[in-house]
This record gives sequence, structure tokens and C-alpha cells, in this order.
Amino acid sequence: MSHRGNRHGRSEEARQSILRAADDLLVEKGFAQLTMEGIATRAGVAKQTIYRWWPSKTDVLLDALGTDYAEDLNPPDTGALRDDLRAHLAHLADYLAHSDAGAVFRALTGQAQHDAALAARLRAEHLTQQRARDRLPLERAVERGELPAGSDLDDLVDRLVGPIYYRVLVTGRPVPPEFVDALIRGAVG
Amino acid sequence: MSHRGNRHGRSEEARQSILRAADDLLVEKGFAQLTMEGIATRAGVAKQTIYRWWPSKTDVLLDALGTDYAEDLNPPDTGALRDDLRAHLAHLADYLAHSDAGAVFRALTGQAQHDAALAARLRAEHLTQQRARDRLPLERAVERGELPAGSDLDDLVDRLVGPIYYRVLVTGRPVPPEFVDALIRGAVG
Amino acid sequence: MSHRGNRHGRSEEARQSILRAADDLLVEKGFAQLTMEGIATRAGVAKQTIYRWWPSKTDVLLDALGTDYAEDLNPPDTGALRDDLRAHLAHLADYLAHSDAGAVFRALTGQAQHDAALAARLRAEHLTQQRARDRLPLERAVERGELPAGSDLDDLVDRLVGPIYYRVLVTGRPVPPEFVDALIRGAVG
Amino acid sequence: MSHRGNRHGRSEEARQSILRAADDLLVEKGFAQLTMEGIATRAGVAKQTIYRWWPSKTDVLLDALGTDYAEDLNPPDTGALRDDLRAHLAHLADYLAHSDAGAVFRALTGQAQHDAALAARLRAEHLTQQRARDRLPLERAVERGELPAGSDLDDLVDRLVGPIYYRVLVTGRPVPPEFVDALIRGAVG
DNA sequence: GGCTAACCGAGACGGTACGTCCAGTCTTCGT
DNA sequence: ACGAAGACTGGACGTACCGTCTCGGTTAGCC
Repeated sequence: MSHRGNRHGRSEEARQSILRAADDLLVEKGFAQLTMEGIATRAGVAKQTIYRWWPSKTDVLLDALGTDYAEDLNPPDTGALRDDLRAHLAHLADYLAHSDAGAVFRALTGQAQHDAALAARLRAEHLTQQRARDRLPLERAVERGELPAGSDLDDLVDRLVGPIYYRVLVTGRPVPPEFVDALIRGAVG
Repeated sequence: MSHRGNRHGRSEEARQSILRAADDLLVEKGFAQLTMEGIATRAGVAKQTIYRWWPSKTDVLLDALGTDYAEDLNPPDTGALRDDLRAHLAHLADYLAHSDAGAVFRALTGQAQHDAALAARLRAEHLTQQRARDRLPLERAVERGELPAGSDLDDLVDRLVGPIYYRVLVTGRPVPPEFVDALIRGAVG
Repeated sequence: MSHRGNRHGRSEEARQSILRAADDLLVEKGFAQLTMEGIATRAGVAKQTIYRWWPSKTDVLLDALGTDYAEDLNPPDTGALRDDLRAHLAHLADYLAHSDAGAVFRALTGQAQHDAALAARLRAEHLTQQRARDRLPLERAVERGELPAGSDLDDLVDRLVGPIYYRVLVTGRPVPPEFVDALIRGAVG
Repeated sequence: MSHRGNRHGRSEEARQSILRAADDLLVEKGFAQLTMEGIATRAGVAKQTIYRWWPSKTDVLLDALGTDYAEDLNPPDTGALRDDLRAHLAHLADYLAHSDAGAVFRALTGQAQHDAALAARLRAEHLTQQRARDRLPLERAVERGELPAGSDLDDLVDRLVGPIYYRVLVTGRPVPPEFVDALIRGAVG
């Protein structure tokens, strides 16, 4: 069932190897050394096949970021807000700083500083969903009465994850459990 | 004081027009469209003159970021911690999001996601000083007894400024005074 | 009589529209801008349909040159050698320089300078016949005793038509009747 | 005295190796397989250096044709028209059909069938001079009284060289001395 | 007051990657 | 069985910048 160049439309085989090659090369050589020609060569694909489906290397990366992001970062539901947050934020910090998908995210966020259109797509296609996942423990806590009903959950999310993103993207400092605990105390008491 | 061809060392005139051109072009066309050739043309300078003094365009920007950063972001000393922080954090948010120097900072931070050496220089030459300025109100509060002596001020700084950087660099959401107040309440009670 | 997707052998409709498209495009845009894709699009035909029947664009043109060449350039038989030649050579010159088929011939001859196989086919499939037609008046003159029996007619043909091809292909100068007369005098007295 | 990239202007070294590479590759692989990239690689030169000075590969070839053409084809001056022509036309035929410069000429003439601008340049920069050389023996014969004063020398030149070009460019037949003699007899008695 | 060192502009150079175009092949569906 | 459609690999196109280089011109500061 591998369609290569026919009227069924695009080759899933080529698509996979391109995304894989982009991911690998980003991790190996970094965003600046990531080129369309390099991806094509590594993927064993013609350059035109990449350009046919993606306008630029950032679009390939946006696609490569794809489902990984969505699936990996679902917070647990232990029934206790602080436990949920402790686990989720630690996972988030580790994911952003050390996973391959995290590397792609950092690269795209970096590029988004120079490219407003990319910034918009990154927010629409990934950040929104991620923030929804980040909110889940807080929403459940409101339902359980652990948090007051009128809380501004978006602001709470920012106060919880903002310092983590800051350390990962800006200062490069690690995010130990104690720091996560302090964040939680500051945000939800 | 215009040295064109002399034995007194580099031309201050050329230096200024290069930094100016880099700054302007960054704001006008963005980091990706900022090229050494473009800077040279705009500055009316030979490419070699740029390469003689700066290894890359990020180094020019690091230099252009220069003293502005240092001078502009000194927190006030009102004698009351919360007032100091309110003013300083609001100023910081505005500066990062809307000033020309903020644009340079965002561009460099973006590039630092792909360039570890740049990340290191950016931290050493700018972030460290900025964080020191961010700490000042907290240090004075400790001296005044407003904060307990053993507080981890670095962690407090991260909890105060982290969400601001997060909004500026990642979500693009604005930083209204109410959000700053919530940050302050969460961090220093 | 329109076969589109059938089991009756190739579509004469497609064949005609391809040859027609090739001819038109050659005249409109020139050989260099003539592409297989362009022919396919203009003819409303899939590229593969062209490749199924012709290996290259020059083969399409060889085919397009087709029967036109053969039919159009038969010399008259007035019974007088010089009259036959005068009419035939003037017609030949006009045909080569100004007709659509002449444009195809010039293009193929040009391409044959870079492609020995094409040169061979062009000679075998067109030039040989054309030279046979060019010889006809001479052969009839030998039969009538207007020319001596041992004459090398091939050399005579070259001396008659060579300068015409030279003007058309190389210098671009016109071929007026006086020049044709001079040619005839030089070749057959 | 080899200037590589300085304000003296272009590198003569690069110019020579490009022309040489173009010439060699044309002879080795033919016009169709001659590419700008191939020339650049063979010449050990950047593509941009070729494009800086020549708009297309035909312009490189026009330049490569250069002085060779001019120098090599000067007719002798024996004092006897028929001897001059016999030697010159034999030389011309051999040159066109068998020399490297002849291969370049044939390729350019072929390409000129598809490119009117090239045809114009080829005539202006090479054919005109060559025809002037071809006329020389005739002009000297007029001065000596070997030919009548009113002769149309241009037409005579065409009748002498036309069949030779025709054989070289169109039929591919050889040009033996007997054919040259017949040409001379037909044109100048 | 000419010499000379240091810096300047200009711009050609060898390279790398860009994004586009077309060649020629292949696979499927519909007629 | 054939034609239309169109995705595929491959390779050259012509362009934009990269970072390096060599040169001639200008201007102190020194003999």
C-alpha cells in the first residue's frame, strides 16, 4: 500500500522520511545547518517533493512537531491538584529541555521571533492545545472545589509554566523539583 | 573626528553607522532578511570593515544591543517593594515587547535557540546584568526586613519575570497591570 | 471516431493535436522554449502520451515535419532545365526561409549540430528525399541531352542548393532571383 | 601578475580557465551536455564568476571562438586566384568540419537557428570578418585584372563557400579537392 | 615634507543553498 | 488497451549571500 507518484495523491512513504530526516538533522546539526537540500538528501527524496508540500523548512518542522507534542504532555489525574501539577510541570520542563520534540519546539520558537506568520501558526497549531492540557488540572480542581470558582485559570497557567519556559528558553538554568514546588505554592497556595 | 584612513585605530564613524544600520534593518526587515551585505550597503561601508571588527551579524547585534539595555532598565527605589516591582516589571514588559532594543533582544534570544555560543554570550553579557537589576528591589527589601533573610532571590526573580518573558516570547499575549499585580502577590505575598 | 481511453490502438486525435501543438509552439516561442510539458498542456494531453510514442521533442518535430516537406517541394517539369531550376530553387529558398515547415527544418538542423543521431535521422528521413527531388530536373536534362551523360549530378545539386542553404542557415541574407540565375549559370552553364 | 579578486577587475586566470573548460567540454560531450555548472566545476571556478561576465553558455562559446577563428583562416597570396582559392577553401572545409574551433562554430550556428540574437552576434562578431577574409583572394584578383572589375564579389563568395558550409552543416558529406576545383570552375571560370 | 603604517572603500573570488523548471518514469483510474 | 492525471527522482538553472582576498586611496605621525 505504498503509493509512489500516482493519482492517489502524495506518497506517505516520502512524507514520513522527510519528517524523520528533518527531525534527525535538526537534533544532529541544529537549525542553522538544517537545509532543504540536506533534508532531501537524507530522506532520499527530490527537493521538489519537499517544496510541493511544504513552503519552507519551518513548515516541515511544524509538521514534524506534529502529534508527538499532543500525546506526550497529558497531565495525570490523581485527584489532588498539587500532585497533578508537580508531575505535569516536571514532565513539561524535561520535555522542553531534553526531548527531540523539545528541540524542535525551541527551534521553532526561536525562529518565530523573526517570523510573525510562523509565530501565529505555532500558537494556533500547538501552543493553544498545549495550554489547554496545562489547564486541565486546574479545571478539575475548580470542579472539585479545590480552587475558587472565579479563578483566572489562564493567568494561573502563565504563572506556573512561564518561569519554566523562561529557564529553558532564556537562562538555560535547570528546573529542579524544589523550584516546581515553589511555583505551585506561589500560584495555588 | 572623522578618521578615514589613518593610523589611529578604527573609525568611530564607521562603527556607529554599522550599528545604526544593523539596528534599523532588523526593525525594518527582520532578522532573516538582515544580511552582512545589507548592513554594509546601508552603512556605506565595505563588507570587510564589518568583518574586521565583528565575526557575524549576531555579534553586530550584540554590540548594538549594547548600553541601551543596561541604562534603560534600572528599577526605581521607592522604599516599598511592591511599588518598586510594579513599576519595574511593567517597564520591563513594555521594553521587551515594544522597544527597538527589545526587538534586538528577541531576535538574539531567538537565534540563541540555534546557537549555543551565542546563548552563552547573551547570558554573560546581558542577561546577568539584567537579572542583577531585577534583583535590586528584592535585595533592598531584604535589607529593610520586608522579606525574610533566607529567601532564594534568584528563584523569586524567575517567578516574577518568567511569566513576562513567556508572554513576550511565546504566547504574544499582553502584560496588563493586573497580571503584574498577580505575579507580585504570588511571589512576595 | 474519437478514441479516448479505449482498446482500439492509439488515438489519432491525440496524435494530431500533439503534432499541431508542437508545430505551433515552435513557431510561436522557438525551439528553446519548446518543452514536452508545454506541448502536452497545449495539446490537452498527458505527458506520458507523448513519451509513449515519441522519445523526445525532436522526434515529435521530425514527425511534424512529416509529409509537408515531401509534397511541397516537387520541381516543375517545363522541359527546359534552366526554367525548372529557376522555379524550383526560388521555391526552395522561400520554403526554407519563410514557411512554418522551414522553421521546423531550421530548428532540427540546428539541433542536429549537437546531436549526431538526430543528424542521421534527418538525413535519412528527409534530406535524401529532398535531394532526390532536387536532382529530378538534372536527371531529366541528362535524358533530354541538355546535360552531358557523365555529369556528377550530386555535386551539381550541392553547387545549386548549397549557397541557398548557406544564406538561410548562416548569413541570413535573402535569395533574390538574380542570385538564383547566377547559381544556375555557374553550375550548368 | 595574476589578479584574483581585486579592484584591478576580473581575474584573467579565471577567464582563461573558463574559456578553456567550455571549449574542452563542448568537444568532449557536445553542446546539449554542456552546462554552466559543468564549466564551473571543470574550470575550478564559482558559477557566479561565469555569470558575472557572460549571460549564458552561448556567450562563453562566442568568446571561446574568439581569436582562433580570426587568425587561423587567412587565405594565402600566391598571385594566382585559383591557387589561392584552392588552398583557402580546402583549409576552410577542414577547419569547419574537424577543428575544435569548427565544432564551436557548428554548435553556435546550430543554436543560432533557435536564437535570433545569437545569430546576429555570430554574424557581427565572426562571420563578417570571415567573409572579409574569404573575399581577399577575389579582391586581389580584381586588382590584378584576373577578374572583371564589376564582379559581385559577395555573390561569388557565397557560391564558393556556400556548398562547403552546406556539406558541413547539412549533409555531412566530405569536401574533397575535386569538389573544391569544381566550385572554383563554376564561380570564376 | 616626503615616508610609511593603518584603516578605509570597493569589489572579484570560491563556495553553498536557495527556490524553480523541466526531463523522463511510474502508478492508478476511467473509458 | 489506451489516455488523462499527476506525484515522483534527478539535475541544471540563475540568484543571493557568505566569508576571504587584494588592491588603490586617504590620512596621521615620524624622520
